[in-house]
Amino acid sequence: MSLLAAADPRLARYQQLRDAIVSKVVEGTWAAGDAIPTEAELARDAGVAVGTVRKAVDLLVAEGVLDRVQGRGTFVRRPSLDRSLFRFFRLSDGDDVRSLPRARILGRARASCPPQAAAALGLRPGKPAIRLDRLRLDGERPLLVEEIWLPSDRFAPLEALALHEFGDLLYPLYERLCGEVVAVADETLTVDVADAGQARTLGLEPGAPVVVIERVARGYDRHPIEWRRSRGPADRFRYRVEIR
Amino acid sequence: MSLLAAADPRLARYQQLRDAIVSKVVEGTWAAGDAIPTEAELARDAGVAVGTVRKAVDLLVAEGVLDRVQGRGTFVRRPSLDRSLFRFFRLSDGDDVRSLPRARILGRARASCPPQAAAALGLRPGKPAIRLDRLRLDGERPLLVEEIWLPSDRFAPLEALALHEFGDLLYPLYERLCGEVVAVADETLTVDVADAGQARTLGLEPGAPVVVIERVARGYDRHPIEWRRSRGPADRFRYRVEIR
DNA sequence: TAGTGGTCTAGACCACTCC
DNA sequence: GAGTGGTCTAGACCACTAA
Repeated sequence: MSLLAAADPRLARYQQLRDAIVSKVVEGTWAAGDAIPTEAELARDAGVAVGTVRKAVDLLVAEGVLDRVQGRGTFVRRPSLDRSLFRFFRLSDGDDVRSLPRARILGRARASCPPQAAAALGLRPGKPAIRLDRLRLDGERPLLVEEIWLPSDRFAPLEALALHEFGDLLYPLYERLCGEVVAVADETLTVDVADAGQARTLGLEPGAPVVVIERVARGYDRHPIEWRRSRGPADRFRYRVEIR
Repeated sequence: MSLLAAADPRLARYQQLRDAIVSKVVEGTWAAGDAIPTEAELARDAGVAVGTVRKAVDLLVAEGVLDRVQGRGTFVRRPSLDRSLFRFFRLSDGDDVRSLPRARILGRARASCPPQAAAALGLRPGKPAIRLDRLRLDGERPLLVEEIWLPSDRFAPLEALALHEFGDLLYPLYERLCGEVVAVADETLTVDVADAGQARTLGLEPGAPVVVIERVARGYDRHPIEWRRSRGPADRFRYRVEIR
């Protein structure tokens, strides 16, 4: 019953329930990887029929927030966006090696946030923020050079961490050290040419085409967490879509 | 009742009904833009409950085959893939002009089908097929140069058509003259550099980066209809996705 | 064997569109 | 007012998982 206490009563019940479940996930009551209560329990707690619970859960499965497993239960999906960037790039030149690329932090600084990142993060332009420069490697070959901006108030723990302790994945670090969980991301792809510095880092000729991916990473409640711009060699880029 | 006569009885009923509705759309009994029977009628004809009909229709709405309109009915969605290519490209340099690009057919020939197109179309490589060369223009500026391959048996009517009669959109032509309805398409995006001929057609320097879009267009039942490869200036390319 | 989600039913009432 | 899809209920039985 109390499950829907804070929900907007003008919405359909299944929508109210959807929002209530998202809240539980956002506040961490139900954490990534955990099973949520059974459909019968949710129905009792929310004071609705099981069919209505099913519709709310259907929505969240479609949104990628929950996973259902027949006979076992319904689980909060563990997001793995760090991997998914690489659906844009051929790794190891067509090998089916699905190994995770390595990452190296090239630099960390507190600097004045550029306008585009500030707008995406909801900061005032020029306000200080944390900047990370990062290189991602496929074996020995440079694959992506990344410029990452984070709001300094919520990511202070990262400033105390030694660069070699960052590891290959950032989002698990955000979650463990700063309590920020990345659930979705908006990306914009464009094509540019490499400047001298980027060319050197990526092992390309200056002026070689590069694919640019600008990403705003967001939490379950869609608040912006991180802005980044990644560049990689255009000749290794490949992206598949189905359109309707 | 007869609605599910040809369906696979091992599937769940809502899946059988989904397939049956797709069949009606494929065979043209229910054409694009038409309303399909009401949920109550479908339930009666299929011998299932209305809730089961709703689930089947939910699926097809999610797949983009049907549109529901509250109070009016459920309609076969009119696909407009010809437009959707342009979500990849900025038109008129950031203007919000949503005008449809013009198209000009540069050439038509019956030629031996290249391996990649043949594989996509399910033809034997080297078998004769129809090739169209086409230029798409944003106002006066060349936007895309396209190489299009069609199976000659099903597209014979296009060989009799004067080039200036093709108009700006091909898919309505396929439907009207050849009875082929394009419902979905698989696309692969890569980046290449323009060769001399492409550069001339697009008004670029040879060696300038271009975005390459390879598309297999398919019918409601997923059978391949057309293969095409489009190239456009990389500096006008922009693509947005949300990932999870 | 007990508990989970997956499928299905047969109703009910509501909100919207069109005549 | 008649007909449409939208929401919701309260059950039923099945398929799968784990102990």
